[in-house]
Amino acid sequence: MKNFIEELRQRGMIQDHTPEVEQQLNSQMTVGYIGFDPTAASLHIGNLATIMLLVHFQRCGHKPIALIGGATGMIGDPSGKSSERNLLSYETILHNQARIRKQLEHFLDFDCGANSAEIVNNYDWMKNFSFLEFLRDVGKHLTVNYMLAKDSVQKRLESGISYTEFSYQLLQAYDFYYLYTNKNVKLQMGGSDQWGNITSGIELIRRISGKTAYALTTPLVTKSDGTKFGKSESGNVWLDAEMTSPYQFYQFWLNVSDEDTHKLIRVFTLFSIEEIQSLEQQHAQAPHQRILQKAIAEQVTERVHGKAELQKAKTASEILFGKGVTDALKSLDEKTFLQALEGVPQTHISASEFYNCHNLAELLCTATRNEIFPSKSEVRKMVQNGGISINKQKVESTEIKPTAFDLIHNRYLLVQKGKKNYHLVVVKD
RNA sequence: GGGGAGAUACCAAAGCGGCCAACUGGGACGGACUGUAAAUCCGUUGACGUAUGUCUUCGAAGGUUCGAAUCCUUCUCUCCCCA
Repeated sequence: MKNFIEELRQRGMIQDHTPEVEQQLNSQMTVGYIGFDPTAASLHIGNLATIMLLVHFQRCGHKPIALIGGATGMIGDPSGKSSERNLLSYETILHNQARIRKQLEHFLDFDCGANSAEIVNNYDWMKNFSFLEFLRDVGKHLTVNYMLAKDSVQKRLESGISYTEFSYQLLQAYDFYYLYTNKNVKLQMGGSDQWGNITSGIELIRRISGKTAYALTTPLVTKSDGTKFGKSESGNVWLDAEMTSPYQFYQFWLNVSDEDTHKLIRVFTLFSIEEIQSLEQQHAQAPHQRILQKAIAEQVTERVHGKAELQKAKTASEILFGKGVTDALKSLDEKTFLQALEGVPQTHISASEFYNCHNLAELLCTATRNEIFPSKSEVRKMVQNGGISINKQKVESTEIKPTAFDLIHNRYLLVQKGKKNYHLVVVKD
């Protein structure tokens, strides 16, 4: 059995843990869990950091359980939230939890003997738990004084917190107790914002049964400039290919700054520390080759989207950002071209619409139903700043007629907004 | 309860009768440089647009004026001080 704590320590993935965790983990195969509330239709790369905890946990020989918060998701975790949120509808939660379950199944091994992973849903044991029973069996064991002391609650005392959100920690505490009793789960892990909720669970277990449970949290990943990690300009980076295409996903990792790579490669990849150090050395010698970024982007994209999608994302990136200019684009056969650009947003337009455009502004705005640009002014401003290229060639004026451009394969126009945003216009016959 | 200060675009913050679509800083976006990095420099940043044009903005509603973000009235909210 590998030393899990030591592994995490080397990777800088430990924020905090209760005493004796290491002893417990080294003495026997331990069952540990992390919860994921179905607050969105997909997990995002912030969640990926905690998923990696489970991955390492299993690789070290322990048994990981991923908990889907079908019940807790209905309540809303106040941790890290400065104000009360709206409740999600039942349909949304059902839909979300089904999709999140699918995603989680991706990352762990469910068929490896004793430490096979499991997925559970706290809705299963909460749905028939009556309010009265809950108050008598669970609520009685923790004092409001204790619950009030939690950071997540303290921060909300000024602005207000509903009884519902206040109860969240009790629900999560009960999850831990339930899993402790029914699945022999001794350890709960999570992001550092979960520390308060996790320790409430430990406290509940101790009060009811006198037994000891353990906690371990990982630091929330931040960027070197202090801003939140995991947001691209278009918002969250999701694990769902429909919400963030594998190409966009790959690009996100490829674009991280040199400074951030050291932290990221440790948290999000499974390279050994020796491998990481060697990569870092290579990177330092030839920083322009972006060795670290590539290593991270490749491994993470492959883990999330699979080898085939990674390959496509790489091909697309090479075409769009490689040395090859217009000619290279045209030399690709149509199938390869389309496959490569699968992750690039596309807009379809009929031939007549296309040829009826008087100028570029019209084409990129009204004719494409504002999918590329919201208004002609935006197009003009962008062109004035030199921010638009068509088929990799910079556009000088908005007055160019669309017919002046060569359609690739008589059908496609590759529109580039700025340096990194591509859009494919498909002209239908 | 008494007294005082304030509310301006994504945020912060100037403006206090016309030269204000509104200084400046941050953010965001674009460009140059580079390595699809960082730093730096330049540009854009109410909307529509190209006619140096129109429309809508300065807490809300009214009013004074040829003309108001700027003056007056009422209202709403925020902050500070004294009780």
